[in-house]
Amino acid sequence: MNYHTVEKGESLMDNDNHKLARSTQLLRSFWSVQKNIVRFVQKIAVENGLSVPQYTILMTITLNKEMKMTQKKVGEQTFLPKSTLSHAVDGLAQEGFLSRQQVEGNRREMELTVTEKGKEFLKKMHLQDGGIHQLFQTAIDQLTDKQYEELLESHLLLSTYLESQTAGNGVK
Amino acid sequence: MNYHTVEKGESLMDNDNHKLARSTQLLRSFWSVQKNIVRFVQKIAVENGLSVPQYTILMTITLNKEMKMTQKKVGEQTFLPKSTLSHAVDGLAQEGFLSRQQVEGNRREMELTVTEKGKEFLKKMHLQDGGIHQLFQTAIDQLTDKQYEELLESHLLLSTYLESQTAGNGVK
DNA sequence: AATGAACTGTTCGGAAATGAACTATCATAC
DNA sequence: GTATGATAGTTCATTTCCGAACAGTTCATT
Repeated sequence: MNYHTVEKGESLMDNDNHKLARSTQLLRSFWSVQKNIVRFVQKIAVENGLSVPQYTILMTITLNKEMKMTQKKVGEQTFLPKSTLSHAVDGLAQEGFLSRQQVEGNRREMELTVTEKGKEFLKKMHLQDGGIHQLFQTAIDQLTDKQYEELLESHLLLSTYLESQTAGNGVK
Repeated sequence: MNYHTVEKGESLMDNDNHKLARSTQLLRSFWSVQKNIVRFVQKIAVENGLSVPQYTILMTITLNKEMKMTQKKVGEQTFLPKSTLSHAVDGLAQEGFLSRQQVEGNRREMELTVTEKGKEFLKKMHLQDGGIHQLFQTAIDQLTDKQYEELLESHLLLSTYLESQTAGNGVK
């Protein structure tokens, strides 16, 4: 991994330290928000009798407009290990929140669809008092519209980059 | 939880939907970055023979300038369950990365200090090729300085708010 | 100073998550 | 066609994590 051009009057060491400081700062910044989100998701999940992977899976499929997605795709998007995915999906299917059926034309893949019961459940969960959306809706009020837009924009830039990096290189 | 004033000409339903959409959008936005970070942290941790909680603990203490912190404080900042914390700290102490000693004047609390060996280890880990800092340093280049500053600012606003909310209300 | 309540951290049993081996299906080459 | 390798998902053994009960310490009240 090679370093970028160093500006005049700035030693390589200083530049490195500066970059290290910034990367630490950014990580810390994400972490301070993230720990709160994760904690909340965990709370919401267990309150509704789901494991965190299960909640993640439901959310992931739901985001996909169609409310259906192959198990493979869910794995790619969530990075959950195959075995975890399999168990979690199994539980969701038993609860009747998901239906599983083999993909037309490729019997290896499983098509996962959110059932009516699953949609009901999600709706109820999200509207519940103290739910994550209630929290986030008021959290957003902390930001101006402009700040909000720019936050999304920056996140997009970062996630696109991170995705491109980790896809290619060896993070199995 | 009560709703805010609805603007003229906008029905309550529309306003709710709009807010719900935004909260979903924001969650999704964070999630797209987070999943990459988490995945990386996990990789770095296991490559260096640490569990994720252990890595989290080391990072947390390190951020505290002094390189020392009570176990209680670490728990408050990381939200790790007490038992997990206890085990993880135990492992770190056995590795010789942390030293444990009772706090002067309150023998209930444990003061955790990063040892020289621990500092060495952290330094080596962070400079390693493909490490999280290398990744993040280049990720930052995706943003302009202004975008970077505003990202931090927005995160601070959000985390401060989330922290204040979850401290008071009943997320044990 | 004695009692009880609140707190910090540890221990332990059970639950959740994971890696590795496995089964079934599909794709390619011969 | 069938042999080989790749892919998607499941199963199982192991590890990791966490809630609850616990032990020791401190604080407040009497």
